[in-house]
Amino acid sequence: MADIYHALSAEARRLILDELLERNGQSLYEICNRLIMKHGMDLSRQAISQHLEVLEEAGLISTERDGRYKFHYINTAPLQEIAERWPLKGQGDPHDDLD
Amino acid sequence: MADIYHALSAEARRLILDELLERNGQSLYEICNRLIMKHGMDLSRQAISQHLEVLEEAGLISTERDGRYKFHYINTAPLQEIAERWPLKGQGDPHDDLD
DNA sequence: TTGACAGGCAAGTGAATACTTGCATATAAT
DNA sequence: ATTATATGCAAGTATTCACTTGCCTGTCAA
Repeated sequence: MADIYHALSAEARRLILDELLERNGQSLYEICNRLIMKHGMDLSRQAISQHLEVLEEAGLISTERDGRYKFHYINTAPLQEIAERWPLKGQGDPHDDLD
Repeated sequence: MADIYHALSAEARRLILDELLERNGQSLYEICNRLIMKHGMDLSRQAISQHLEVLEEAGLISTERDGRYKFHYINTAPLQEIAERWPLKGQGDPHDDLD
């Protein structure tokens, strides 16, 4: 499983995650249209397809094929690693060590 | 303020954050030594200095000059944006919408 | 004040990667 | 069957970015 940090490093990929959070299970074409319409992204279909590959390798989305469509589902679970690795100090979690 | 996602995209920068979490307020030289000793990183002082710049621009570390030393302090607060932007579903927060 | 130590600046190099272009495959509709 | 739709593959380009090298500035100690 590739690294989630690299996956998050491109704005296009972050916007894709945003879109899937707003409406889960979109196809490649739907995602393309929404990115272009809502954010004025001037990206080819292939570019977005490659971004989806990166996100899938990082475990941040899963896919499901149905005929000629391929649907994409967000999975935020891998992001938990970030919060665990560098915990937010003194912000509500009583288990945190306060300096 | 530059973006935290780019800041996290390099393993060296993530290791620096780990080191500061273990021992806060280190100087550039201390960080260099610990990265080389503990992780076998073969990086020049300048390379690490540039990583520290990126982390500072992202607000993930702050610095304090004292004479010829410059001390580095971790600040995990900006990471909260990640958890808020793509919340973990169905994992303890009762406000989450469950599909 | 001389030398060692801690750090900064800036230009250059090489590798990673985002994006494109062109063609191919598979499914669905007419 | 033919055509349109939805996606996949692969090679090429161009830009970003990590890292190095060489030199410079500032601080402290002898």
